Amino acid sequence: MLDPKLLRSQLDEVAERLARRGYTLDTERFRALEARRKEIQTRTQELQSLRNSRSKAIGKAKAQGEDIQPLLDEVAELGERLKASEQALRELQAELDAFLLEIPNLPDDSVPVGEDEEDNLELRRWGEPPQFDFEPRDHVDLGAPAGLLDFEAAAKITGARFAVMRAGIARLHRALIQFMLDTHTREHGYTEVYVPYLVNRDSLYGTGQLPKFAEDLFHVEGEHDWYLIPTAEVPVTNLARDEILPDEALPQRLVCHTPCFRSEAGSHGRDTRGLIRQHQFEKVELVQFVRPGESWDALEALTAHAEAILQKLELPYRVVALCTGDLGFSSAKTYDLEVWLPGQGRYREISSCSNFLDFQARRLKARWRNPETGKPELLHTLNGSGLAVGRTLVAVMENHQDAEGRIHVPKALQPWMGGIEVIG
RNA sequence: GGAGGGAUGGCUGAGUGGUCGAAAGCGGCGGUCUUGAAAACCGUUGAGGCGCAAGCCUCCGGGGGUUCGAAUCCCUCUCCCUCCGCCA
Repeated sequence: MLDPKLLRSQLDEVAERLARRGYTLDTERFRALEARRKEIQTRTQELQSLRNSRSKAIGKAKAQGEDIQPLLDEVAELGERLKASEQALRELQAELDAFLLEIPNLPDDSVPVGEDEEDNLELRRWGEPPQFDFEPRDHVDLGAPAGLLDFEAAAKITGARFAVMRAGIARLHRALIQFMLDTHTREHGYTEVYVPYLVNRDSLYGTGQLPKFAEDLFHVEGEHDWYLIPTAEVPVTNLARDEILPDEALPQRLVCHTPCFRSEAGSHGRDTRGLIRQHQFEKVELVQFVRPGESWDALEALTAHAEAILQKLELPYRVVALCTGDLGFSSAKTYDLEVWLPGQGRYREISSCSNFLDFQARRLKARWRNPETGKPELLHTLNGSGLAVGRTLVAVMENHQDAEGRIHVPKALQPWMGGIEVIG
């Protein structure tokens, strides 16, 4: 959520910056809501003040044994007016809150202006796409024939967009998770956390999945109002919800492996082949809570931590700055890491690293105590994939294949593979 | 699943329907003392909103109700704890 004070004081500037990301802010509506809010709030508070002072007077008079009936008559219809006014204020505030919750974050000034992913800005490349003296296969052709990847079995058990893995590929998949967790904890200073995979509504509001993106989520039926997590970002970032962290506790670097569940409601017909877009996939997520002054440096560091995984796995990739039109709802700036996939002959997103500034923190009431002022202030949140495991598996298979269709395990990963160097 | 007990400021924990936004302790901050530190002592210290300010308003798990007035009474929901049962 944006700072309501900012909207009140610099509405036109805010509207201009939101327009860059293709969002039209209804400034007239906001002005109208604000004007009414101010009026009703003032009136309500006057009535409350009057009630408070009258009630105190009654208490005092009663204590001194005076006749309180005249005073009671005086406030006779005050209660009704106050109740009506409070009700009106509540309704208007709800309307205003709903309006504010729909507004995306302001793009940082360094974000390239553009409409869609075509306008994203490539910042750098690492590694060379491998040259094969044979026609490289995609991961489905590499895994499916031997049953190492089995989409038919998954379709029978559940449906489309699920996968079954077996033997060496299942092992490789698990090794990637352990490798990522160990690298981030041992080399990048992250603390590993384990969290619930089902979350309540408050958590989804906190990180911004609700109210706007309910259709992307799986909602669990039953007595509890729970949702399957679409990313570890939700439970992990919500660790800071309603907290006031001491200065010493910052910055916090958290790494978490979870499965992720996405309905993919709007993506029928896209990426229907293979592991690229699944309803269930594993991801190792990096989350940071930092002091407000530190978040831009933290974004660069976090992105480098995700890149380190690709480098160790010898996977060619490029770093892209998302343009204003492609930016996620809560993000002020996002770097995507795109890995080279020989099977598709192009770079595909494998990690998305974002600085949310105080946008999530405001919804979450995630704060720290600033030692300079002694007061609680909003902290900054960041996250990034480090990495999406399913897509990393695809990348390893396709980039490290040989003419016989076998997969060569990258050196850095071998300690996690129990001696297996070649799969297939 | 059955029975009971709870939810109060950064933390622990008092609280009779009427100066209670809330005792006390801890912690934090400032000071006295000290070469310095500790101890002791003194002072200070909840969060949020509106307003240029003075100030006003809200908040004692969430929601609703009773009342001139609710942390305190009633209803409801959520969460936590203890015991029993079941269970990976």
